[in-house]
Amino acid sequence: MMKNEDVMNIAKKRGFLWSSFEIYSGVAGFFDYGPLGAILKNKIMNKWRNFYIVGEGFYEIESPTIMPEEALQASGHVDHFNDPMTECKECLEVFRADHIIKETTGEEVEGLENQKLTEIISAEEIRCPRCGGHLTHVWSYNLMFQTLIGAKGKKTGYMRPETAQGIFIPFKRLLRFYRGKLPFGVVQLGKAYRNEISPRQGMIRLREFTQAEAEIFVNPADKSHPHFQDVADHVLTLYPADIQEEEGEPVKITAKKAVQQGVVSSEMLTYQLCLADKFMAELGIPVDVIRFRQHLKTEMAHYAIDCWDVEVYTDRYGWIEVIGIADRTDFDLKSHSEYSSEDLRVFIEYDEPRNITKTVAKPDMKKFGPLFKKDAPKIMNALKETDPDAIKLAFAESNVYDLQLEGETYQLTPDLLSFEEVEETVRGEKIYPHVIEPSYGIDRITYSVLLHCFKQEDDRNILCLPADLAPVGANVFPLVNKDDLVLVSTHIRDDLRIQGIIAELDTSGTIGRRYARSDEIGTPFAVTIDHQTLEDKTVTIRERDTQKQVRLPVTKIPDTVNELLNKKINFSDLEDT
RNA sequence: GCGGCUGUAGUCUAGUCUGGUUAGGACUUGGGCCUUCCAAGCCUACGACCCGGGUUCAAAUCCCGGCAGCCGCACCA
Repeated sequence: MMKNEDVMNIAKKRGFLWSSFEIYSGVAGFFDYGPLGAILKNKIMNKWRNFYIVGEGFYEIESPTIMPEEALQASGHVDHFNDPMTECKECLEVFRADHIIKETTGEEVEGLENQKLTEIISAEEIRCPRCGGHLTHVWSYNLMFQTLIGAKGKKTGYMRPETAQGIFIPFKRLLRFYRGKLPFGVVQLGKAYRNEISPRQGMIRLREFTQAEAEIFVNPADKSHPHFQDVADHVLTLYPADIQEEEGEPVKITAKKAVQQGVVSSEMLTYQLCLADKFMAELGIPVDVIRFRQHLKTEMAHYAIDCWDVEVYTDRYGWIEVIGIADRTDFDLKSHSEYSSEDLRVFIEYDEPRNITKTVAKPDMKKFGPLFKKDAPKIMNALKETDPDAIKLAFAESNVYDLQLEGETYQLTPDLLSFEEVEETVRGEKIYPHVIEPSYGIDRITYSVLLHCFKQEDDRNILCLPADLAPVGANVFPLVNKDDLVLVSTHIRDDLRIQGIIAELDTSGTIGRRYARSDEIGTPFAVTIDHQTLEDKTVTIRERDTQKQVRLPVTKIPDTVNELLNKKINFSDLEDT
């Protein structure tokens, strides 16, 4: 029995996860988080916020999940987030049209239009590779869910395929919020949608999933990190592209060396790898099932210059990507800039202003004005944009420079212009920031946490969740179901809730059964009320992982449990006192 | 999207081939008894034939279609 099966069975049984729309047979690629699953997922997301918003000083925004077509045209998703498909009329097999052409003709046809691909298929008489049947015309299978915006349904919209775009689009506002200075980071947590053809990998390939993404905008000339020293000695398990090609093993290396040896392309990117590593560790996922795999050149998206996937090992699916950390360069901002005609650049001030001397062509207005009359102002404007050296060169060759402007040609002659050397002070320049993007798949991470926190000892199922992630903080049990013990238990349960702890009372079955249920949902602590409680007002508190028990006064229970859950104290500290 | 296999309570399963009593059992769960620390025992209750059509006097059972799951193929910016 695979661990995957045990975990998924328990997740279903105990209300963590189940497939959606079950009473209508379900739909592949959709999952519900049940009562405990929803808390777990939220706790993971809040820990993530704690890392990136509190720890790194990034702020969170929330943008719509439905996006207009233009925005996704700019991002490249309308044109490139789809696959050209063709179907065999005989055996009904479906193929990637570009792949099938490449196989038979050897020609690279990626990016060609469907019409063109259809023509190639008929011109080259390409047939179904399986049965030799005729192929249909090529259509695009776009992985985005399409919808219509508004009652008249004139405007095409799509469910967003990633949360990142929602950060790039209001970039000007965000830059203003951060008062114009790089670097800064913005995060977004939310749903994203991809209409996968045939998802069959449970929680691993979902059609609707939750991302937590940070977009960190940096000066391309400075990809250092101010706190890199804090992570310099952090050891990462890296699996660089060249070692993958040689079919070698991942290497353990400090962050500092990874940067020095150029294994990872920048300090900023390396810092992000370390941050992700620390995050995964706090989720209770052991180091030996985590590795950082660099994208091969062939699999890297066209806009990225370096990309590392954080992978977690699973018995069912092998190594799965749970986080992608990429240097997206200036691709997105540049593209949105072009499509929207908004200037999405950032002004970078030089350390010291630079004095530049340059030649300018200065018109002699006494002759210039009368000659060109009302056209004179716009010609002067055009002159400022023209390279003076080009004019000089034209004068040297033919004594005339033809200035093309709005379809007209204006002849400039040497007597109209004089050339002057001008000193100018330049204080900085406008650049497109580069984007470093850690992108977390929260559902896959939640799955990984359940998978790797699950343990079986003898006949015990234990979900060894870190105390601060456990959905239920503490369970309260009367040792036996006597009215007076149950009454005290109820009060203790209520006192825990007043402390803000999710606490449950369980009076069903025997004490052993209650502990077993408690362990299976990962509740870290259980408080048991027995006969001695009635005599001296003490109760026992039991730790899930060790099954050890310590006796404490009832009055200390809420504070103690709180400190245990927040990891301010360890259970062993209680044993010593 | 294609092919093969599969679909009975929350879970595991008997029954399906060969149509015919009230669809049987175990575990789980709820209630009760008992019980003073890790799924004990006893009593009791709840709970299922994936959906739709067809054949038939009669369908969990046979036939067709759909949906879902598993395996293989394909797909995965």
